[in-house]
Amino acid sequence: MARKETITKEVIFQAAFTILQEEGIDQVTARKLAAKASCSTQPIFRVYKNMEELTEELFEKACVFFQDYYAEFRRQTVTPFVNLGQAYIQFAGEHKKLFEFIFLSPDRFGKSMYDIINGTEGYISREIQAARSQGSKNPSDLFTKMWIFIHGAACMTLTGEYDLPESETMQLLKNCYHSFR
Amino acid sequence: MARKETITKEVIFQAAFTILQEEGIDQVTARKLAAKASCSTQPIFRVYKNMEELTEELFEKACVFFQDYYAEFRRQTVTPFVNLGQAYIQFAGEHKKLFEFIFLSPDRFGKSMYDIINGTEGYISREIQAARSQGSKNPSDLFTKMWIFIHGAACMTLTGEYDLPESETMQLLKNCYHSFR
DNA sequence: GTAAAATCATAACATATGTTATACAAAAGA
DNA sequence: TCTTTTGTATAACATATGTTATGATTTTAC
Repeated sequence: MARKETITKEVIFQAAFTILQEEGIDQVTARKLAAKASCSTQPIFRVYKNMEELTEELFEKACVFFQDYYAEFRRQTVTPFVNLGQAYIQFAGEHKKLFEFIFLSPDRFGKSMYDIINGTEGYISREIQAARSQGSKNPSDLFTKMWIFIHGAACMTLTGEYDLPESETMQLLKNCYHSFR
Repeated sequence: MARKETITKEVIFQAAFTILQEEGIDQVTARKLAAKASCSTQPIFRVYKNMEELTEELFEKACVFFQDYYAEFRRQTVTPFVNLGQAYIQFAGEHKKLFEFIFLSPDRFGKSMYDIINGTEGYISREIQAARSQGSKNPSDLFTKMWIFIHGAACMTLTGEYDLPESETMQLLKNCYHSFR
């Protein structure tokens, strides 16, 4: 009864996500996306109401992408916040455009930074719990301080002002933790 | 022999700087600038070769603007880095678009963050010297740590994730300093 | 095989932007 | 006053972008 769809939503979305990763959200334009997906601009607007809707889906995906990144990230350390911090900093370095999009946009589609990092798995809550079980009196406050530091390192990574090997970052964060507790 | 100039470079530049402050560098466009300066786009290109040249001058001015901001910023504290950090964080909150332009752009026209903050007055060097005279063994390292923290707070200020009154920021930075030393 | 319906490409419309061509306006020397 | 020179406005050109109108293509029910 009708023509078969050849350019699926998945194809379009994947192309968009690739552009997002490589060039940033500003470069996810209808025509560039069409070129990446080897089609015209029409299929985009069949699948998405407008570019804004696509942007929102990209944001959701980027958040999950970060959470998956962290889930895969395992280093040998028992100090709370250190793993999470390392992942965050390394993510900023390896996925600059995603980091910018997720963590430096003024508008995060209503989600706070903490919501994003915490995710469905409660990654932050777990770390705070770990700090508590290690005898921290005020683990939330400790997290706040640690996170300001971690976010600072990540943002400096973006602009190339922070660039240390994993082992040194780990040591730095450990020191930081012990300084703050 | 020739018509008198009515739209001076100063008028154009000032209009551009106002747009930069209020809406960010992306919104400093030829037409918007012309409207702000109440003229056509022609005088802009008489005075500036192109928009890129204007952007570069805006950047230079923004750096000086920050340095002047810090020069004016005096709070009662003897702990090194605390005044500078407070100024930096408060600047991020009060001049978001300038902060973004200066400290979060990937391209800073060749200037490093440290160059900008240090300025002609050596603001960073002074603080490091102060830390040294207060008995710090490794004041450079101390500065690095403090600055990562300060930059983190400033970047979180941008997105509204950090928002403390001056007195609390001061206390936080003091604590931070004593934790790190 | 034809008609209906959905998919897609082409091309257009509308707006935004950097930049430039043209012509008008004004100042000053002749 | 006229001419020259320079500043300015108008309007254009070129490109980029979101979005939509049009029509061609393809699939499937009949």
